[in-house]
Amino acid sequence: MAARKITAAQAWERTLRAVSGLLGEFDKEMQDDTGITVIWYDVLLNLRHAPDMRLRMQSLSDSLVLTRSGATRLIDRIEKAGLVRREAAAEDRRGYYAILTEQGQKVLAKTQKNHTAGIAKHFGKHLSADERQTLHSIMSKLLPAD
Amino acid sequence: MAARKITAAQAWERTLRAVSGLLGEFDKEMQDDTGITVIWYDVLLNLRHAPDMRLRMQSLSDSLVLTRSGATRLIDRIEKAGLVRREAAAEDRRGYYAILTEQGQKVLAKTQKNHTAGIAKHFGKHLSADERQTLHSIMSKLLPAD
DNA sequence: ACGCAATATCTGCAATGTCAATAGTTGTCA
DNA sequence: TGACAACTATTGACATTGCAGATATTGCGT
Repeated sequence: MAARKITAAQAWERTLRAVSGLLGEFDKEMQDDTGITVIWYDVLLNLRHAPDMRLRMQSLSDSLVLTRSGATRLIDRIEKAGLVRREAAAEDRRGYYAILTEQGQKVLAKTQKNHTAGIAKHFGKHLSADERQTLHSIMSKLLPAD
Repeated sequence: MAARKITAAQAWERTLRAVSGLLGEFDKEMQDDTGITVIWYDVLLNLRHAPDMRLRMQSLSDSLVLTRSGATRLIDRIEKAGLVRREAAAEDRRGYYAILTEQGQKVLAKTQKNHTAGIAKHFGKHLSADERQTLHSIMSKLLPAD
């Protein structure tokens, strides 16, 4: 371990390349497996963890790092595929909920299983338990708003 | 530091969110500062480091982090902005070089200065020298092809 | 030299995302 | 109450990216 001094810019660049590469890998595998993208997966997962498996468009777009209009169109497509459905908010008639459907839950379950295996293979496998821990801790510090 | 057991999936998810958030932040700042995106910056930086500040379209699109294809049109736009120019390859008439222009060098220099400061502020500042080192080492292991 | 597969780049089309403007709803404050 | 600002979600116009196919060039094998 030579460990020459690494600048912040170097560490960031390497991080960006590695994450970008992995993400592309995961996205490809997921599309081959179940036909959905990582973004769809993220939507379904967010809904799965929400109370009643439903979220306002607003919160959804926030947690997805998408603009509101982007979220509208994304949900349009996922709805057309039958994995979520919309429902008007009873307490605020301006708003809508996106709700995970039965089929969405099924697709999510299968995808999640495959994806977890993919993460183990391309990511977890290369790290010791200690490194995994450290990485999680570092990234927690870097989260924009927490 | 409670340090409960962290699964690979949890570490990956947190990494993805942190990196995605930071990238968005950097992109926004860069556009406000000098009007170019992180992708353009990546192009200019790659050219800057190449011999004679020129690269074949092929190698350029390979080394880009974010988009592997669409290089043709990306270079179209950057060329229109005057930051690079194309030149037919003398030794292989199928090919073209993208070459960094004077103006491109100027824009890059200014952007790089700002961006390095941004990295220090949003990224480096939150990490100890040790953590920076560790992160670099971890990410090196995760690079797809090295 | 000739034929043909491989290579380098570009273009058409569809998919996806952003920004600005729109429509409908809510809440506040005089 | 009634006017108006603020908020939620969608839509239209436009930019960017990916994939498949087109075009031009190279070079290998015979």
